[in-house]
Amino acid sequence: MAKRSDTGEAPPLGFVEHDHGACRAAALAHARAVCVERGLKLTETRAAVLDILLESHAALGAYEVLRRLGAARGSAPQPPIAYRALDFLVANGLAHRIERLNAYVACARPGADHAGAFMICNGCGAVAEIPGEAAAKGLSRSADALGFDIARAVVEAEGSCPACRAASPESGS
Amino acid sequence: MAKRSDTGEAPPLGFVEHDHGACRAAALAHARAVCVERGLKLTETRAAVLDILLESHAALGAYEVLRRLGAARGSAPQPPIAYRALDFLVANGLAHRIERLNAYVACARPGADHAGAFMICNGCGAVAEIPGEAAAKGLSRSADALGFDIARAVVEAEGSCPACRAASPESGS
DNA sequence: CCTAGTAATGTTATGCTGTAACGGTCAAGG
DNA sequence: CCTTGACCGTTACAGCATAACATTACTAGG
Repeated sequence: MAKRSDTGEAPPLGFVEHDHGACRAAALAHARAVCVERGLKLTETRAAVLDILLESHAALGAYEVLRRLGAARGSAPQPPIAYRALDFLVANGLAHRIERLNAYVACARPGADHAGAFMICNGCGAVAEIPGEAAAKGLSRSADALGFDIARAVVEAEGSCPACRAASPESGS
Repeated sequence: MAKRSDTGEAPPLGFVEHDHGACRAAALAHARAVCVERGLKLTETRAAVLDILLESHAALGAYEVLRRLGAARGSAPQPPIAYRALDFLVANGLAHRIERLNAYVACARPGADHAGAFMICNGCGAVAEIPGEAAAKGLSRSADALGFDIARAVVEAEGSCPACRAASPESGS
């Protein structure tokens, strides 16, 4: 099963083959549109960092982003450069922080609600983003029962993606 | 109190008043029992770290644990001392790591399944542990649909506990 | 044009989080 | 006695993150 084009639900990227060039271009275009719409500036640094994250559906540590940013520029930027850009992207729903990995991924569901949940493959490092509501429904119910008011939910599953399960069957059934 | 008859399901601590001295003593006794049962050694360092975590239902960073361990001993132990003890406790279900905070809490549900979910109060720092199944059910379903095999799920909600909502009503709904 | 204000970047320095590697101690067992 | 294995002690360093301040760039108003 190579390419899927059914659009009934958002097909989660990350574990499925797709035209990544188009995926990347679309995400960048979406980011520009969002920034125009909200009066934000997608500066060169921010766009470069987003593009770095968009190179794959894996999560990158801030220092890896920083290294690639340095490589792209030919200079050696300092950590705050990367962190500020990442903070901007996360604050505006263009990227997400993966707490489990202390790392960042580009948002794979442009324009969506942005309470995503994530599946992290330990084999290949790919991260799939799925809508958070379904995953967090039970959590909301528990919170209501406790009188707890949820401001943000972190939902991250770690395991093996289909391809990695197929490659090393001993890791799961 | 809502007490289940024979499942042993406890009401979630952390946000509720309780006899914490007893809670702490019970957890320590449980830890000793678990270690005897499994042939593990609850050494002085490990017991001290567990006791430090049991001082409250808040999450503590490894270096804070380290400081308190040093205070308790009168010496100044190095990071690996704390990390090794914390790793032992986490590996054996006696404590949990809170990814969102890069910090650790004592397990509040001794003997339970150990795929907990957590609610973290931003106001007072308290952490309540709830059974993970309910919270992660939607996640499991999504994973099945994707063919993803979950090895571990991180489910952490950040927000306001009942007491803190009451104290500062502007922060909640 | 000039200027003042704001937002973003550049830079320095530092602190928190986590681990690799090696050596010492102690207990169990040949 | 000597090995083995588990744990602890220590050094050193790697990776993650931010405070604080200087500089640049854009832009709004005179």
